[in-house]
Amino acid sequence: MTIAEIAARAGVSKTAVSRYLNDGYVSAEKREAIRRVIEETGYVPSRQAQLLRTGQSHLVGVILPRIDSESISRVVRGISRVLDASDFQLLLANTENDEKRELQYLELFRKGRVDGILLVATMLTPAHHAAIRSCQVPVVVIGQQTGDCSCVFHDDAGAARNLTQVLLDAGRRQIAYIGVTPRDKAAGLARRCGVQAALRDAGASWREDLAEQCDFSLAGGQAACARLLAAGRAFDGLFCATDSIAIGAIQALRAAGRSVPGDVAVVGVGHSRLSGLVHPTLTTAHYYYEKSGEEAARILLSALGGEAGGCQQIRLGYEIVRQESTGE
Amino acid sequence: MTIAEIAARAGVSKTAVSRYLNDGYVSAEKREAIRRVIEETGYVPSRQAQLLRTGQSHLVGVILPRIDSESISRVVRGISRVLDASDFQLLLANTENDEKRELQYLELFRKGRVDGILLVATMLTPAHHAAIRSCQVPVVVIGQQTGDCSCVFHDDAGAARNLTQVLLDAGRRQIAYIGVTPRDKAAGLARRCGVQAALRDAGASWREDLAEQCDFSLAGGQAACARLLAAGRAFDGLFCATDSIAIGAIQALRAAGRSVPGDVAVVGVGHSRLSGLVHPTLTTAHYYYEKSGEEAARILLSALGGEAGGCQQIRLGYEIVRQESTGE
DNA sequence: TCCGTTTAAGAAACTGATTTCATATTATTA
DNA sequence: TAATAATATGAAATCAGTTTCTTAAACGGA
Repeated sequence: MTIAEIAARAGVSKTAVSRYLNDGYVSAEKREAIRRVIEETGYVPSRQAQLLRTGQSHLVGVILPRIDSESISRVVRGISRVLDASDFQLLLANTENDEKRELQYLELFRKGRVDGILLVATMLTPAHHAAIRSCQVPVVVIGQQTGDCSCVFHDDAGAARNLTQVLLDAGRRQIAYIGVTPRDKAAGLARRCGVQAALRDAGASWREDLAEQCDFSLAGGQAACARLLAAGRAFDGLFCATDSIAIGAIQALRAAGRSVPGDVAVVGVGHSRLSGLVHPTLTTAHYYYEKSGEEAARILLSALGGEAGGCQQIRLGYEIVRQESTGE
Repeated sequence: MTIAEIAARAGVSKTAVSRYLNDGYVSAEKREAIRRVIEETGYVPSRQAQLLRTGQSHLVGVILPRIDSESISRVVRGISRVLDASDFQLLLANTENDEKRELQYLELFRKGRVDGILLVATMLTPAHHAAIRSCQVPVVVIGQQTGDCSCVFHDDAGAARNLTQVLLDAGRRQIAYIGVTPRDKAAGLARRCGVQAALRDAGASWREDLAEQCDFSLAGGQAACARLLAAGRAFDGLFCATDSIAIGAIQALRAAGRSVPGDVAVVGVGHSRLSGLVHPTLTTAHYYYEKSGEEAARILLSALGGEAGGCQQIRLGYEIVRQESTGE
C-alpha cells in the first residue's frame, strides 16, 4: 500500500495525500476522502521512504555500557517514558562495557542512522570527546559532566561528601574507601573527591593505604574489602562507591567476623532495591536515575525540535537514605 | 557524497559502482578505478537509500513489558548479544505493562518499520494471537508458549513441581501458594499447575484457601502473605511464583513473628541476584534468561535469513538452587 | 565463418515518500 | 474594479541507491 494507491483510490494526487499527512493545505472534501481511504486500508507511510527524502529517521540512539544493571535499566526506563510520548523511537546499543564498541556505535550513529544520541557514559576518553564533537547529530551524555554537549548527571561529590559525613557523625574516624577507577570521572573521581572533602572538613585525614579499587560488581567489592582486611589496617568506617560494592564488602566483613555497623559502619551509593533488603540494610544515597533519563531525553527532543538551548548542564540532586549499616 | 559522484569521478556508470559494491561483474581496470575513488573519498553508501530499494530496515523490534526488571533486562542482554554480531539493530519498545501499548507496538511494527519482532510476553490474549498471526514479519515470543509463531520459554511447570517437591521433602505438608494472574499462562498458570501436580503426586491436597494472588512486585508478595496470615490458616510451606514475591512474603512472615525456614519454608522462582543476598537466602529455580534472549534472536535471524524452520518451540530447562529458606 | 554463450557496461526504471514549481481559483484590499 | 494575497491542486523533480533491460564485445565450438 503506497501513497500512490491511496491517492488513486481517493481520486486525488500523491501531493494531496502527502499534504494531508503533513502540512494541511487540503480542502475539506479531499481531506475527508483521503481520511476515509486511509482508514479503510490501514495505510501507514513507509518510514524508509520518508527517511530517504527528509533525512530524518525519527530514531534516537541510546548507547549504554550494559543493560542488566539496575541503575542503567532505570535510566532507560526514564528515556523510554519520554520518547514514547514523542514520535521518536529508541534504538538500543549495548556495548557490554567495551570502550571500542562504544566508539564504534558513536561512529555508526554519527551519520544518518539516528537523529540524536543519548550516551550513558562511564568513561569519557579523549577519543570520546572527539567523537562527540564531530557528531552531526545532537548528543546528550547521561551520568558524566562534559563541556562537549548537553549532559545530565548526579551530584556525586555532594552525595559522597554527605555520606562520609554520616560516617563521621557516627563517630567513625578511620574511614576506608572502596571505589572504581578514577577514569570514571563521576563514580570514580567525583565520589572520591567528595569523601576527601568531608574528611578534610572534619580534620580527619584521607588514608591512601585504606583505599581500594574494584569494578562495579558485588564480587569486586567483596574481594576489595578482603584485601583491605588482609592488609591488617584498622578502620571503623567504610565508604563504597556503589551499593553493589558495599553489599559485597559487608559480606566480606561478616565473613571476617566483623560486625556491621558495630565494628565497621558502611555506606553505598545509588539506593538500589537491594539496599533495603540486605541485612543490615544499607545507608546510601538515592539517585534519580529515571529522572536523569527523562531529562536527557527531553533535552535531546528539544534540540531535535530546533530549539537552540546550547549545551545544557543539568545536575540532579540526591537524598541520603539512612539505614542500619551506619547505626541508628 | 553519492554513488553518482563516485561514478563520475571514476569515469563509470552508477551501475558499475553498485555492482562493485555488491555482485562483482566489473572489469579489473574499472574495479581498480572505483576502488581508488572510494578510498580517496571515504564514501559509504547510504543505508536509507539501500533500505528503500530493498525494502528492509535491518531493525528488529523488541517489545517488552518493562525494562527495569532483572529478568527482562537479562533477556534483553541476550538479545543484544546476538543482534550485535549480526547487522541488525535493536529497536526497543517498552510498554510499561500496558496491554494496549503492547498491541499498538505490534501494530506499528507490523508494517515496514522492522524486519522482525521479538515479543517478551506476559500475557497472550486473543487480540495478541490475532495481531501476531496477521504480522507481515516473523515474530518470536519469549517467555510464553504459543502455536502462533516460534517461541522460547522456560519449563515453568517442571520448575514449580520440582520446587514444591523440595518443600515436601523438607517435611512440609500444608503448602500455601502466592502466584500471579493465571492469564499469564507461564508465570501464572503453568507454575500453579506444577505445584498442583507435585501435591497430587505426593498425595497432598491443593488448598484453594491457602492460595493468594498478587502482581510481580515485592510489595505485592508482602501484602498477599499478610492476607494469608490474617486469614489465620496454618501452613508450613510457601510456594511463590517469583523471587520478588517470595522475598516480600518472607518479610511479612518475619514481621508476623514466623521464622523462615523454621515455621515456614519458602521457595521462589527465577534465581534473582537478590535471592542470594537476602536473609535467609532463598531456594529458587535458576532460569536461563540471557539464553532465552539469545535463542529467540537466533531463531528470528535465521527466519530473516530466509531459512524456513517453521514454528520452532524451544523449552529451556532450569536448575534448582537450594538455599537457606527451605532448611538444609 | 557462423552461431550461441559468457562477460561487461550503461541507460533507464524503480523504491515510496517529500518538495518545488507552475497554475487555477478564490478572497481581500486599495 | 483592479491588484494583490491566500488557498488549493497536481505534475514533475528529488532523495540515493538497486535492479532490469538492452546492447556490445569477446570467446569457444561446429
